[in-house]
Amino acid sequence: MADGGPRRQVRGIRRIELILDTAEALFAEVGYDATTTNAIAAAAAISPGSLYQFFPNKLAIAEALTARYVAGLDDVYGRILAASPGGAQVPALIDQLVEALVTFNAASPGARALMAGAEVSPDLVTVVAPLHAAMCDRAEDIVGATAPTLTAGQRKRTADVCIHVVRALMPAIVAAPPAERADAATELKRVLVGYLSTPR
Amino acid sequence: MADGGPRRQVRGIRRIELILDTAEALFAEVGYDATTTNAIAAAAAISPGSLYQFFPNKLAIAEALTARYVAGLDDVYGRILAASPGGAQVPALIDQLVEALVTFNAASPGARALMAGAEVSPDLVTVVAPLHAAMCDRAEDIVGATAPTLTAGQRKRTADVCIHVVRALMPAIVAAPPAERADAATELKRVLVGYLSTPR
Amino acid sequence: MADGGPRRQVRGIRRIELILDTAEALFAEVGYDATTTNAIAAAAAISPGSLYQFFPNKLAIAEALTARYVAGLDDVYGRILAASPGGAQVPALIDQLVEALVTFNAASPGARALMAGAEVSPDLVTVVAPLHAAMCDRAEDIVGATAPTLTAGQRKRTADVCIHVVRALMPAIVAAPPAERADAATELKRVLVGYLSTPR
Amino acid sequence: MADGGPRRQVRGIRRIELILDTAEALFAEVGYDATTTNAIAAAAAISPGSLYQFFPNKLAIAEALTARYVAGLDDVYGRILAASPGGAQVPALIDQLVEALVTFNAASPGARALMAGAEVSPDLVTVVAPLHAAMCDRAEDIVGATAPTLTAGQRKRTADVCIHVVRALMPAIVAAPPAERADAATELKRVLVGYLSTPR
DNA sequence: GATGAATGAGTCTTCATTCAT
DNA sequence: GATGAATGAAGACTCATTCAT
Repeated sequence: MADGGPRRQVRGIRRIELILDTAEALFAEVGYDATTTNAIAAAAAISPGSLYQFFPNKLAIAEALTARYVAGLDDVYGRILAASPGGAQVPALIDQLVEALVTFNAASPGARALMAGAEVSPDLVTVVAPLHAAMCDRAEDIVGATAPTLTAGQRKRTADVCIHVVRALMPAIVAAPPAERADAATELKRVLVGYLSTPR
Repeated sequence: MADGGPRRQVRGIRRIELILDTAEALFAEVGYDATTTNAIAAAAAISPGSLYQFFPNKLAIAEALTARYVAGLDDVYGRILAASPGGAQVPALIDQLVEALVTFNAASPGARALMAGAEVSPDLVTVVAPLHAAMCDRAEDIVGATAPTLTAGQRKRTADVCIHVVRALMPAIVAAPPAERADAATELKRVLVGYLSTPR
Repeated sequence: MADGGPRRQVRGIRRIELILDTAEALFAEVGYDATTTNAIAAAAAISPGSLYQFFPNKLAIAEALTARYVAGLDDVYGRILAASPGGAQVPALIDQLVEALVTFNAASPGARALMAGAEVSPDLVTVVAPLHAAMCDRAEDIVGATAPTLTAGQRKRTADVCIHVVRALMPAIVAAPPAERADAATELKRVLVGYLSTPR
Repeated sequence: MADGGPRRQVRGIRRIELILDTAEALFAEVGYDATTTNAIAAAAAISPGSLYQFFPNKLAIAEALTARYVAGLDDVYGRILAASPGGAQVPALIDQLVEALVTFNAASPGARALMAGAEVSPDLVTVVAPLHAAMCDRAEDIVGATAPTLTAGQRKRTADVCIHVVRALMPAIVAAPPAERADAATELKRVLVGYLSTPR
């Protein structure tokens, strides 16, 4: 009796993706806390027991989702960088950063839900930390490029401030009607450019 | 006639304050959602029923707390303004604003918990709206002072951005060890000054 | 120090009446079960503690109210009988009975509420038994007048049947708009006359 | 593929029946309001959560029970009619009706509890309406057979009166010791026959 | 692996009754 | 007697997780 090993795995992977997609949609819609594991299972048209075959608990779903977001973010960063000229002027760099993050956030509504949830469920903060870190990574490069004299610590901190600002203003940006989205994003850029241009 | 009228009321008021203090502490510690009404009662050393003699439901506690925060915020604003010289330079004004808000947030750990909770519990958004509005009020004055040519709409929006930024960076500030708090606050000021100084 | 004994008592009696009036209104409006003792106290503008000074518990209020209803019913019976000619024909007697009971029920909405509650709260059945008995009393006389050959047991049983029928159809009668009330009452009379006219 | 599909369903159906049987017993014993969902679960030897897997709330149990009663009533009606000769004389028809309803009520102690509960819990009235309607249906046929000249409205009203009378006298009938039950039923029949025989 | 019924501790809230003032 | 805050045992319902099939 052939056990169809690889086929099995393929199906398992598909199921994992299905669960994550479904969870993402629900997290985005009603938030992490308000999303029940049974609701995820039901929306994915699988049984609760099956869900727990792939994820040991609810938090693990958030974890896996976060991993996916981190990968997606790297992707977006990569594409944006590849597409943009190499100039190292503050405004241009900020443009890239914000564009990338807006694109990412618009495409990943669950990411914001998770990060908002972390503000409220202590469990989640560990989970979303890697995502925040990933957001900071690129920002650190930019900070380094625009202020080469900073120590590593200062650079890290400055990047962290930038990302916090980005996260704070992002909801308004992605929630804005398309016509106004650019304006909202411009406001965010203004904050960042102002910040990074201010001499220490 | 031993009705002890005023004494009764005094005790009632004390109990309300006790409940609010306790709730505030728990909200700050584990968040609004994770705080159970029974836990509040237990922590306040009263019975669950007693709690409901003063507040019709859990949300009402958040409401009362918010009212207290709004009052406290007005107080802080008032004191800061009274104590500071009248100059209308951006950095000085920002100093006042940030100082006031840091003082307020440090003294009101529940305020952030409630605002974060609003990101997650639809019920809370109506409740905390007045607090956000109160924070914006003063910021709007400052924005008006530093950029007199803005329309009312622009002023409002700019103030809103400022407050979002403040809220985003505040946790790190109040969580910082006292020695580093000033540094962290300075970073926030830098963001705001940069933003408000950037020509449109 | 004169203790004003009788005055005290008068006030006490007034308070009891006040409580009963208030309870009656609430029972009629939302039913016995749904009426809380605190609601009675509040509606009577007294304190819960005061209420319990006059009634040891909620059931005792229903008991006192029932006693009042029994007295009221005797009154109504008495007045109706006094006002009607002495003929002993079935229809005329039934007319009297029904008229009396409709008058009583319309004037005592709490009585029906209590009897309905007895169908549901075992505690209440003992309480309302005297009222049911009082209703039966007069019916027994009528049954005796129309069928003199019945044994005491048969008479009692027949009267009980009549009263059950009356109670069953009464809500529809008193709830009917005034214009249709007579029609509804006629239907009840028809049932009773038919029943009492049927030879055994 | 060991999904045991049909077996699952069978067990589910059994459990639903178990819950309904248990609820029926408790409703009959202490009434709808006084029956707690936890008590139903405990009496059925299942967990509270399990109960809620089959019924979204307490009222839904009453609904399902009512549906069962309506079905049972149709059954009883059907059997009684099939077994009885076709004569259309009032007494014979009433015999059938009463026999059917006594049988039904004796077998369905919860039905009366639910109908009595409706007198007191607004939620229940919608729920039990179909049962009352089902009881009236057959009565309407009988009324139509015995008094063909009635308008539809009059027929409906007369049937309604009959059913109210039946409901009022039924508790005494089913509570009577077997030896006396027939007598008690006879009394009910006498009321109905008398009513329907009285010329308008 | 898949299923989905089962679990039970825990959530918010209520209310008859008590008791210090 | 009067007050009204205080009580605490329930009540209806939820949900992350488990387990027999």
